Amino acid sequence: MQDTNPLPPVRTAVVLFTIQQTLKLLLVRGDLWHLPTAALGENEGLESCAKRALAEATGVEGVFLEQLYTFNDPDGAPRVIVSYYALVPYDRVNVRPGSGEWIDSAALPLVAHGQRPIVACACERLAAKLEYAPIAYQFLADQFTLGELQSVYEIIGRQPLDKRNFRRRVRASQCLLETRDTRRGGSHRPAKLYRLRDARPSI
Amino acid sequence: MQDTNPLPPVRTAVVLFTIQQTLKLLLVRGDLWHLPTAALGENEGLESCAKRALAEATGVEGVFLEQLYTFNDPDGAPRVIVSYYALVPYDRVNVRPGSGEWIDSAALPLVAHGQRPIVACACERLAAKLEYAPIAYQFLADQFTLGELQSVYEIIGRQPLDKRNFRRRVRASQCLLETRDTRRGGSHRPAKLYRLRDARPSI
DNA sequence: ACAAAAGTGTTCCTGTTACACCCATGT
DNA sequence: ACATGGGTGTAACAGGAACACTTTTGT
Repeated sequence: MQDTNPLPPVRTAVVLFTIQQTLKLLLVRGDLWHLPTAALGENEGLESCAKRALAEATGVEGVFLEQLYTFNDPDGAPRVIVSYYALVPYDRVNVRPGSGEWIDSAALPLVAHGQRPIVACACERLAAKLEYAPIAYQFLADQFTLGELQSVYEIIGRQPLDKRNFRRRVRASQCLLETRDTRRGGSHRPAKLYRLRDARPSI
Repeated sequence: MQDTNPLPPVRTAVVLFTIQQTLKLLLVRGDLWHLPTAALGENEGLESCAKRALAEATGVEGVFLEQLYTFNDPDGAPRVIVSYYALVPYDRVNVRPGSGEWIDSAALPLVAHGQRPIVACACERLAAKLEYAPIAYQFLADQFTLGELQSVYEIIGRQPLDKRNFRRRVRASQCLLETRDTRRGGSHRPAKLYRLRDARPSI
């Protein structure tokens, strides 16, 4: 019975970003590639719905989601897609091979009808927000080096940054706590590890 | 027949701002005060729906709307309210006495269930966006004086600004064209009138 | 010894702030 | 004549950009 179970009028879609050499986002393979989505259920808020979409597609939980924009569903029906985006460290997600894959944001495949603008909107917002909000940390593990942090900015901003100016700026922001630990990662001096001062916005 | 016409799952709400001594927004008197809303119809985009909400409540047309945020409907049902905001010059709107009224944003009455956060969100966004986007002009007529423009900033930012610095900043932004006209408005020197360089974003 | 990333200060320049007086008009 | 808002420049300051070398490790 199509009539009693029509396409649901409100769905959420999630653009999940990570950084692994480059900025990547998670797409699910179907007829075409598409974003994880879910239909808004009874007694469910939009944000939980988006979290569910993400969990069902990837198993990722405890991520900080931010609402992006609400789009018309591409056909004329009175339906909408409420989009969210989220940032995760690469190694925090176990992508189940059948379900989702990390795709380089600079080389996107053909994506389901109407979802291209969602992805574009998410990329723009991410780059814009990085400039004024401390969100880069969400790409990193609990402890991280300043070099790692700097590459996040360089990858998303698509330009190299001056190391000394970058470090000064970060120090001035007072977001970071220096830990006692260091990380040795190759044939060079070990790097101090830092963590975010106030508990991370994730979870 | 309630069942064939249940509460629609997607509605839009519009927060219409103006400036008249203070920052005001348009509310409609019902059981409680509420924002203009409309249900998303067949073959109708979200933005047209919001424009319709506004037109039905106030007769205002040709306004530039920007999407704000999408809220859960306050009961548990899978419905959402997609909110928009817009800015208009005070004298451009003829509020029909029965339908809507301009309410000082600093002294809001009790507002319909679930709409308080929408209004709060709109006020925040307006103040934030004023800092980095040329939207103050939307409160003003086609031609305006620098004094008028400055009061818009002062009213929304809630602090007085230095006249010379303000004018320098505006000049540097190159958004304005000086006209030949002046406006004489009281017992003082007449003010030069300016207009926005590129056609205003409204309409 | 060498390669590779970590770490560290100073100078210059640009943009922002603070500030006081004359001008044109209406009453 | 006086009250009112319109109009103008300069000096101090702060924040951002450019820039090179030493340190510690692995091989």
